[in-house]
Amino acid sequence: MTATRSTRQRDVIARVITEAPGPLTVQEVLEQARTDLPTLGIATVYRTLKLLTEQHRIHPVTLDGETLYEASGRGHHHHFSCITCGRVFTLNVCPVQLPRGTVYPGGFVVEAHEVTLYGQCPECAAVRQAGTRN
Amino acid sequence: MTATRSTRQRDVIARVITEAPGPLTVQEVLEQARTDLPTLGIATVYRTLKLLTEQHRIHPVTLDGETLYEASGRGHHHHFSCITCGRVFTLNVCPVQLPRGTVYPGGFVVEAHEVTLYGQCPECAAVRQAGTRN
DNA sequence: CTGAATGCAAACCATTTGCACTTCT
DNA sequence: AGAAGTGCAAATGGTTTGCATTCAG
Repeated sequence: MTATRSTRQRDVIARVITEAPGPLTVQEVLEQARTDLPTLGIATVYRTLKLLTEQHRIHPVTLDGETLYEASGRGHHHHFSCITCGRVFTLNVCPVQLPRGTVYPGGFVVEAHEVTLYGQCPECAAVRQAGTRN
Repeated sequence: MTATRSTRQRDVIARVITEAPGPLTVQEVLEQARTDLPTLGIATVYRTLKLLTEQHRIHPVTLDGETLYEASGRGHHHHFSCITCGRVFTLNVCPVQLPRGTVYPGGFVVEAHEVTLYGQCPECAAVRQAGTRN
C-alpha cells in the first residue's frame, strides 16, 4: 500500500554517500550530488537522508557537534578526525577490547562502543614533518 | 584593562556543572541554576558556558548530536550513554590502550581519543532483569 | 491517471546578538 | 562613576514543513 519510489535524486544521494571514503556532512552531500543534479534542493537532501537512515542504508555519525552520514554495512570501524585539516577518515581498526555484555564497575552493561581518534592525518603529518624543527 | 567579573549567575552556573555527576545539557544547566536564580536568562547561560569554556574550566562534550558540558580537570575518562533512559554517565575507566603518538596504518598519528559506551545503566539493567524472561 | 516526491518559501527551534538597564569593583 | 554583565526580545542559521507542481509506476 505504501510506496517509496525510486527517483533520480535518491539514487544520486545514495550513490554519493556509498562512494565516499568517509562520512559526509549534509552540505558535502548536497554539493557532490549537485554535480549530477544541479537543481537538487537541500530539503530533498534532508528528507532523503532521513529516509535512508530509517531504511538502515546509511546512519548518522556525530563528530564535534557536526552530523555526518555514512553508508551502513561497512563492518565495525571507527573514525579519525584530523585536528589540523578537520577532515574525517574511516579507520578499519579497533583499539577497544570490549565483548558485548561486559559489565563495568557500578553495573553498566556495555552493548556497543564508539571511538573517535584525533591527531594528524597522513598529509598534515607530512607537512608538519617538512617544517622540520619543533 | 579587561575585566571578567564575578557574578551571582556565573557562580551558580559554574557550581551546577561542577557538582554534577556527569555532563549536562544547556537546558539542565538552566533548570538547575534557576533553583537558586529564578530569573536567570537562557542567554546568560549560553554566554557563561562560552566564557567558562574559554577559561578551560569546563568543556563541551558532543553526544548523539547533543552538546553537553562538564567540568574540566577530572582526569582521563569516558562516557556511558544509557540506550534506555538516555542519561549520560562518567566512567573512570579507559578501554583503550593508545599511547599518544601511536601511528595507525596509513600514517594517522593519534594524539587523543574519545570513547563512548552504550548500553544499560545500572538502574535500567535492574528493571530489565526484574522483567525476568528474555 | 494518481499518489509519492521535489523545490521553494515559510516555519521552527536552538543559539547568538543588540540594547537598555543593573551590578560589580 | 563607569565598565562589565544581565535579561529581554529580535536576529541568525541550520533543519523541517506546507503546498503547488512534477514525476514514477
